[in-house]
Amino acid sequence: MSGTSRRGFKRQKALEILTRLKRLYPDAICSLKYDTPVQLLVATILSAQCTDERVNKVTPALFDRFPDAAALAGADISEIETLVRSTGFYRNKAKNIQGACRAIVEKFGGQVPKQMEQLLELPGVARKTANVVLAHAYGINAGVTVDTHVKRLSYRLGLTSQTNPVKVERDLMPLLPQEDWENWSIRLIYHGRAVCAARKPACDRCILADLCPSVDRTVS
DNA sequence: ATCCCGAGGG
DNA sequence: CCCTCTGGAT
Repeated sequence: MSGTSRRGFKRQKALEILTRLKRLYPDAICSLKYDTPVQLLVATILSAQCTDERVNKVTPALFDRFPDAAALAGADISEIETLVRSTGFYRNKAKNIQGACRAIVEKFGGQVPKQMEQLLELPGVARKTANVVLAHAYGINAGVTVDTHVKRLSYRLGLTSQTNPVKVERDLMPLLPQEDWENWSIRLIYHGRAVCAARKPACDRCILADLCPSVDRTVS
């Protein structure tokens, strides 16, 4: 089989997966709470190795105390640390939040930049965070958000053989229409939480089981 | 013990 | 590639 038709097969499969997941999760949206692009950026930095539910428990108090980039840039770092502590990695996260906000104030007029390259200059921001902010704050589909769920499900479904998230993203982008890139990530995240869990995937009630090479077909 | 919408450094 | 950063939930 040629590389072109193998990709065609995977593309067909990816589109079928997306169609089914759109039906299963018709109202899937970004589950982080925020009012502004800066707040979404901060919430996304906090979401590293942490559930969104936990992030949403700390951000109301954080944004009440420090509502924008200027406030976070001028904050006492230890106060940020205290407010975000329960999300884990709290010293790095506080430092990155403040560092990113200072750069936003000094270089970008207090607004989150809309260019991928500029976002990647911010401390604590790599492609995953940049993709989330661009897609949900600005409606810009610069890439495919690859978090732990998107990586795991894309691998299990046989759409990538990579484990490095940047390589997973490169494999996924040509398989999906650009306008569906964030739809893909959001639905896979929902499905990863509800069905295709890391430890005990519920293959017996998965609507993608017939398409999935990783499904446990053994009968007990 | 393992995982959660990661990123940076070696 | 590897390791570290960190707390909470299961």
